[in-house]
Amino acid sequence: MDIENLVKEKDIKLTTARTEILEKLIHAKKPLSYDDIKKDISMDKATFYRNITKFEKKMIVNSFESNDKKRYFEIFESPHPHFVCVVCDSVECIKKHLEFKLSGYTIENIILKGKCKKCNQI
Amino acid sequence: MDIENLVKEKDIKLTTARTEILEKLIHAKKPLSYDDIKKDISMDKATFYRNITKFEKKMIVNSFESNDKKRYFEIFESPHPHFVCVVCDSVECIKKHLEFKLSGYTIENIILKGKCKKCNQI
DNA sequence: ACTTTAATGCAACTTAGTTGCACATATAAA
DNA sequence: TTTATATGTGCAACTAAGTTGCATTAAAGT
Ligand SMILES: [Mn+2]
Ligand SMILES: [Mn+2]
Ligand SMILES: [Zn+2]
Ligand SMILES: [Zn+2]
Repeated sequence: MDIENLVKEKDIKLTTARTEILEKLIHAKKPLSYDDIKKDISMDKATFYRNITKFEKKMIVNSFESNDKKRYFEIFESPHPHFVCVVCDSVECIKKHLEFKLSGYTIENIILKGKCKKCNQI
Repeated sequence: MDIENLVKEKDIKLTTARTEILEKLIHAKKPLSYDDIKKDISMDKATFYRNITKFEKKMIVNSFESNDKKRYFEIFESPHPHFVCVVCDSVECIKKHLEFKLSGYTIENIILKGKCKKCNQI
């Protein structure tokens, strides 16, 4: 997965700031918050948030709200659930498919909260 | 369900402020945020949050973070999922049981985000 | 080069929730 | 009934994630 491909046909200018954000997210193993990312990028936080908002509109990035009042971002892939640990606040993608139906509702996002593997062993 | 019963054996003093909060939550049909509740209670918000934190520790109340950066509170019952509408920001309890297993993880809370029945009809 | 449009940095702002502190209330001991 | 100790409350100041207004800069299109 490369950046050129991500923004192709999305009608978006590839500035230095945007490249920095996408570069970081592409290589991340987990969804990241602005706080996780800020040390590695050079732009102002206003620029970060304005760009990430644009990425979300263009379906390049998606995000969800965690337990710790922070928003977590990842490169948009096929929708999958996320796990948030209430002990250590870590966030993980759950690749296992979870089937879920609720008639009348459209489910776009599933967030599971609880204790992660690591915190369960303690 | 009455308040006496809720706080029984929980080692908690039943002050006016606390009664007001529990009274409101007991009669609510959905989880409520501080914002939802504040017009009906007379205490300062510091008191509200300090008490609700105590209720959570004593397992009288539980809460979850919604989409709109607000925390939603309800009287603690047997754990069940919640649905948050990304369009109208409404919050609902899902009484239907959803079976879910992830080995190694303890799932304490499930939050589904998407479009509610009402917003799907529009 | 000139015009138009979008992107950026900075500072000020917003808002849910938290904290320090003085005062009030309750319970327990003397 | 007084005194001590602990707990609860209101108020104001604070925190922290995210947003917004505005002046400046960098792109693109002509
Ligand atoms: Mn993910
Ligand atoms: Mn519920
Ligand atoms: Zn954990
Ligand atoms: Zn809705």
